[in-house]
Amino acid sequence: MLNRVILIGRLTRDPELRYTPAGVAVTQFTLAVDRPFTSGGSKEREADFINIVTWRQLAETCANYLRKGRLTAVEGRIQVRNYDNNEGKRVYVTEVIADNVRFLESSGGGNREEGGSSNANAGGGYSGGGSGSSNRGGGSREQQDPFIDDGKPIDISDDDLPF
Amino acid sequence: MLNRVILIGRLTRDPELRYTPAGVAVTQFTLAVDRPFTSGGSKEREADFINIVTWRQLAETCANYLRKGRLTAVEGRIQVRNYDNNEGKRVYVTEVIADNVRFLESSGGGNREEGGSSNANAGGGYSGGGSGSSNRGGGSREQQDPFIDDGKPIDISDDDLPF
Amino acid sequence: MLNRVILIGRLTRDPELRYTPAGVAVTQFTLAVDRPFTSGGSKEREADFINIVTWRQLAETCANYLRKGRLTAVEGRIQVRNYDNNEGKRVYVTEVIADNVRFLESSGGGNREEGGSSNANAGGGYSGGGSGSSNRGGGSREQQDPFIDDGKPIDISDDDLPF
Amino acid sequence: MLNRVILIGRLTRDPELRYTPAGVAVTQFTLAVDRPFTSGGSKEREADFINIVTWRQLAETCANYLRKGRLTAVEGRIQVRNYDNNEGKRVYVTEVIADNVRFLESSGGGNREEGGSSNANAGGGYSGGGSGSSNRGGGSREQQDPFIDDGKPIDISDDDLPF
DNA sequence: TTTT
DNA sequence: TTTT
Repeated sequence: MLNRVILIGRLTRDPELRYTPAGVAVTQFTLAVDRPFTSGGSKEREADFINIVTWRQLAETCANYLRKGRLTAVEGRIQVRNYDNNEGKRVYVTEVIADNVRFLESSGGGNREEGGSSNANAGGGYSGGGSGSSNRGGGSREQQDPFIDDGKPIDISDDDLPF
Repeated sequence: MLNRVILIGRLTRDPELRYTPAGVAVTQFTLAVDRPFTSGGSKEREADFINIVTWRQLAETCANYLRKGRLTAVEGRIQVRNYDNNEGKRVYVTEVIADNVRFLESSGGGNREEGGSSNANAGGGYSGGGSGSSNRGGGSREQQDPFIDDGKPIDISDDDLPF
Repeated sequence: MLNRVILIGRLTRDPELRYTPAGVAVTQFTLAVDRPFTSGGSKEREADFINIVTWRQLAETCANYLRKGRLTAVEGRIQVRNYDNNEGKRVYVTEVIADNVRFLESSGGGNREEGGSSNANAGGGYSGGGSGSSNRGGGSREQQDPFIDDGKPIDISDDDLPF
Repeated sequence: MLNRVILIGRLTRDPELRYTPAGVAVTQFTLAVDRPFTSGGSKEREADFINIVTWRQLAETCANYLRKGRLTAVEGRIQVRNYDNNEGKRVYVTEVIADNVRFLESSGGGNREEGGSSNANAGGGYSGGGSGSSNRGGGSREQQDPFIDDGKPIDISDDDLPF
């Protein structure tokens, strides 16, 4: 009914851009999101490592501008996929399907003249066409792992894709 | 850069549907959002009364299905408008521009057969066309109060509108 | 750095209340969160099934008042735990650690006299003591699965717990 | 029932730290939050200017570390206060009561060795004591403008305060 | 393994 | 398998 996530963290490595058999861009990366300090007094700073998936134009923008270590804000929704692995066992994968990504550190290392921060949205406004908040990140075919069938060009039409 | 609000509360009265001079639907209502219990022990339950604005298709859906007292979830962004009032004084108005509204109580009074809860999004997906999460609720012309110039048909084109 | 999730959905089954060896209450349940309608036109309504964990007082309140099928709002943060399963393989588990749960349907089936909706927060204010938004749901010991070592009373002190 | 806001923007000026007659710290600042690009094609970048209020320890931390222009993330809830102004007219003020503020730019101008970003929470964990997510930012006395009765030491006890 |  |  309602499913919204907002995260700020740092990329654990460079983003990975891939394409579905139908040619749709998908970028994945992991955000390290530091937990609040705990009273337990553990020495190491703890973090949650959260997988982020972006599609289409936003995927390409993320692949172009995000790099390992960059501070980044992500807005999206939680998605739980499942697939059967090679031993026939069902595996559950939880990801955040992002529809809004903010680059909180400029590429040059944070100096003001570069602007400091930039934006990227799922969709792309009027000229980009077609994208709707009503179907941000949805799409039935996502149930399959787009990376499982990599190289095996099964039939995915653009209509099946999330936005 | 990032501006997201999620509220659950009850309508203080029936929603009001109006149209801009260009014929675009706008619906306004107020949500009473109860505050968490306080330690201060005040007798009356306190609430914040928050003005909600919806546009276009979502405005019409809200006008059709929401009623005074209904429990409702709203997702959107904070907008601060200002205009000069009749004494020439600048007035600031803070509203939540909703792009997602969830009806948490069915019209019939909560019985299960009616389904219990329903949804409405800004935009409306592919067939609805045109709406994008990248410009949810944006639009420069909103700076003017759409209700100030009511009846005075100044020129607002659909292109100026938020989504 | 920042990690916030808000969900509205229905419980797929009754919540499960358990206790850690140190006697701290933990309640788990799964929310079925319907996805927005897709253009793909699949017949079945799709949903994400998201695991929710609550601790302490909130755990007991959820166990007492939530039931299968109830419409419920959850606010919290994403946590990714991992543990080594019985085959020595590392397993990753993603959950939402809730610090705020809203019961959107009264137990009696939704009639108004019962109040319609109720609230429960992590902590419990001044008299409840000790709980802080700065450490909502944190805690290093959570890294282990509290249900894995069930019945094996290893040493967990209350100080290790999230809030 | 549920009231959550997350914003990322820049301070329009240095934060202002004041104290209530009872000696409780309150800091106010304004965030300029850029709107998403619009199709309307207005030349100037539009922003919403949103008033933020923080209390107690978080107020002091914000006053110490935030400065005009800094990119900042704020998490909190919308509050609508009202008071009667000097002409006897009721004035409504909408603010975000923050319980979590993230400093996304280090004071030194963004260089990496300074760490890049820091955190501040309402409350302050176990040793800080007493803070609870159940009463984040609540409190009946806030209904009066804390700055209206400045210098007029009326009786406000710490117990009346939001967290 | 899933809710309405 | 993790970022600063």
